[in-house]
Amino acid sequence: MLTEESFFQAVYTVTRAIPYGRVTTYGAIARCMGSPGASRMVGWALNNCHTLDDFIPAHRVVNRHGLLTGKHHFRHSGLMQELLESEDIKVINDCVVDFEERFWDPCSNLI
DNA sequence: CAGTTGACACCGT
DNA sequence: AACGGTGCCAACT
Repeated sequence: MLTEESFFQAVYTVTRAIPYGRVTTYGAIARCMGSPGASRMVGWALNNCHTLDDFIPAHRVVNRHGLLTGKHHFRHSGLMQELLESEDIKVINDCVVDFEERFWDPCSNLI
C-alpha cells in the first residue's frame, strides 16, 4: 500500500478505502502517509480526483472541524451533503454531526 | 529550474 | 471562544 505510489496516488487509494458511513480528515490521510504537514496536498489531490475516471468518495473527506469545505468542488453544490446523508451521515450547516464518532482513521484500518 | 498553487492544520491575538 | 495569519509538503506550469 502507498509504497511505490506517489502521495498523490496514495490519497486516492486511502480515500477509496473509506468504508460506507465513515468519514476522515485531510490531516489523518496525510499523517497516514507519513507527512503530517501535507494536509494541503490531500486537498489538492482530491481536486484532481474528478479528472480521473474512477469514482473517489471525496464527500467522506472533510477538514478537522468536520466541515464540508470541498462541497463547492462537486458537480453540484449540495451533492456532497446528499451523498453523506445517503450514508446515514447527518450533515447540518455543511458540518458532519457526530464527526468524531464517524471519524475513520485510514492508517488504523488500512495497514 | 524556480515560482505558484491547494477542498488544510496549528498558533497567536 | 472565535477569527485571522502563518507554515507545511508535493505537484503543476
